[in-house]
Amino acid sequence: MPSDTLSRVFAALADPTRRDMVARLSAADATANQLAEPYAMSLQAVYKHLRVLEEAGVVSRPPGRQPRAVHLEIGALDRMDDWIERYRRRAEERYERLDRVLAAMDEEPPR
Amino acid sequence: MPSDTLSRVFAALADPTRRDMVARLSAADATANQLAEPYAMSLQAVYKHLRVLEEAGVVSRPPGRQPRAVHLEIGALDRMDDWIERYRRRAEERYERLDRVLAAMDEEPPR
DNA sequence: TTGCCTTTTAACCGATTAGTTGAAAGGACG
DNA sequence: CGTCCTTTCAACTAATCGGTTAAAAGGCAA
Repeated sequence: MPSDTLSRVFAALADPTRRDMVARLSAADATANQLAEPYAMSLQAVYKHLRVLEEAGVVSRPPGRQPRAVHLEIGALDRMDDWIERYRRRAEERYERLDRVLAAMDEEPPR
Repeated sequence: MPSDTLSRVFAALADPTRRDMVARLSAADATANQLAEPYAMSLQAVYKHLRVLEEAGVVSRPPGRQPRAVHLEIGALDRMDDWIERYRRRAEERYERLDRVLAAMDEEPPR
């Protein structure tokens, strides 16, 4: 339960139900009731999932008239993507460098 | 603790210590002792973190002679990246479509 | 106001997590 | 062989998680 933002986003998406919610919200905003429909769990459990997503900044629920729409915030996904991509790329470049070194050693074997 | 692969990868990276390990491993392979050095925790705790990363497929540790090198496996990051990118893009396209609709309504107001 | 639907809060449960300490294997090497 | 370093296993704790039920607010409209 580390409280930094990135940890909260990863933790929020570590649950299949919440990932499914995000997937569905990527197509259209929805109310809590609409989101709850496919799941075999209480409505309160769904609200708990929504709170986790909201506190991670993955989702927002503009206050206002009663059935509050749940809206996907892609900014949080972006920041997570940035993190992953940074280290993925760093490792990838390292492997490519290694490949070039191996290729060079292959062309000019050690004496 | 849902057991599907994607959940395990997200959960593995939801911990700041494990993310830091991944960040460092993106630069170079390391032994458990090297990884443990900056952290104020027991060596056994570090091995536990390594096991979580390994079972998520984020890291591999080729068996063999004793100080086993820990190696970052970018495949797991790739799969996570794919998931995020899929829904991020879907939401993004939806917003762009909405923008176009709004722009069209602006040019030709309702009669 | 009354009533219905939505949302939140609270208390509880069983399982899991991140850490600890202690002990036991495994492997490299003089 | 013995010794030292690395790795794993086991048991324990405090905290968190995903779910439940029950109860209380909030908001909308007849």
